[in-house]
Amino acid sequence: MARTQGSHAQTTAPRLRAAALRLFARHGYAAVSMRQIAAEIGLQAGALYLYTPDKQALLFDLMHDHLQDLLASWHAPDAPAEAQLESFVRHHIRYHLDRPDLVFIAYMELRNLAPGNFAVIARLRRDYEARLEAILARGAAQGVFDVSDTRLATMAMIAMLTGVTTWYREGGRLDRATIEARYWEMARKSVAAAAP
Amino acid sequence: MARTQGSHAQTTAPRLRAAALRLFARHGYAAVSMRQIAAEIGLQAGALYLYTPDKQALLFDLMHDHLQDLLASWHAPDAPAEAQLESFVRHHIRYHLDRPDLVFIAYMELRNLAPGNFAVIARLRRDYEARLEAILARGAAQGVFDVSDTRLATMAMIAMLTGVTTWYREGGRLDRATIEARYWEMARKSVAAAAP
DNA sequence: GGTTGAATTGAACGTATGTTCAGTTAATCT
DNA sequence: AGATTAACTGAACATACGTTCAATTCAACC
Repeated sequence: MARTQGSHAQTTAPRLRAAALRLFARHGYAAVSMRQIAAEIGLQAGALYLYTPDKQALLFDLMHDHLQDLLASWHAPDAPAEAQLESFVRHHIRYHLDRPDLVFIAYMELRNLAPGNFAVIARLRRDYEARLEAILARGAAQGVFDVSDTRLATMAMIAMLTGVTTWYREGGRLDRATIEARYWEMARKSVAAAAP
Repeated sequence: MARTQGSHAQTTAPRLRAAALRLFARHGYAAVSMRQIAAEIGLQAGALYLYTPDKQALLFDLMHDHLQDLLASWHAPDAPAEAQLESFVRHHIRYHLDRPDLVFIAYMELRNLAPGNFAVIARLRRDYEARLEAILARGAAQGVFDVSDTRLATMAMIAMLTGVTTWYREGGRLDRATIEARYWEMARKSVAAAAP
């Protein structure tokens, strides 16, 4: 048997991506086989190679497109440093709550990237971190933030915010707006300058 | 050939643990084979089964012993809430900087644990989180902390602190005492009550 | 209604996996 | 010196892996 119903190529490609995403997020890249991914979308393993050159490209494309999208989805508003920080934090939380699997993969599967692919992804991550760092540096220079070490504060804040994906579950105790507000509250205070 | 020199059992067991730890941390549990681990300590794969029932036990024991040790290594001092929090934060950073590989494994390899093993480890992690949560709850009740949601603040702070392992490298720009002080500074401010 | 071509199968390839175990070596004990 | 035993080898087992490809199926076109 081959095609059992109408043409599928246009729906198969995104279904493959979605299946790989879900399985990688659930079990980890190394623990998922091409046969498992194929079974998830009702195909034989061989058919996957019509849509991806290999397993590694499946992982890389997911991470790469995710980071490109993350970078494209936010630009610093022309505003005071604290307003920029609020925009960044709220966007980060919202974006991460919307794409838990992609976000999870993008920082759990770094070590399963081939060296060349790793360099590309690491670069994109640094670009993203640099945006937060620029905000903190500007605010610190103006005295509206009190940050002893800009780089450390950047890493600490990103870790704090990204951590939301480790415990958030759809339909849980807190709604998304509340979560966003609470994280912004903690982030703001963590770098706040002492009241004058 | 078998034993090429004097008796080795007492040194082989810890060497196996160390090799598994290093390789799991570097490449991930699923991506490391028993043959790689054996080669790392100059043995054939079969010999490993004198020291571990299987590969899964190697992972579980590392995580279990680590979490037991973490829990045993700190108890809340009989002190005001802010002093308790400082003790917790400083200990957490110090402990994590001392054992980057163990810490890394303990929260990257959760999904590679067999279900029964996962339950044990998850329980220990919750016990640890509960200690921080208790401090925050006590401080909030006394008005010395301003925390809108104790559980969320706990998760956010642990994520922030644990994140230190993702960027810290021995001999880097900042020494350990400085890193500890900076994280404590951010943690303290993030839950600080407004000055009266 | 026969031909074309995109979409997929299913078997095969070579290699790797976790684990077992009979056999071998060398240090220790009697 | 001989027997014992802890420590380890090396081959084997069944299974799984990523990937390739000739063969097949079905929808669309002439």
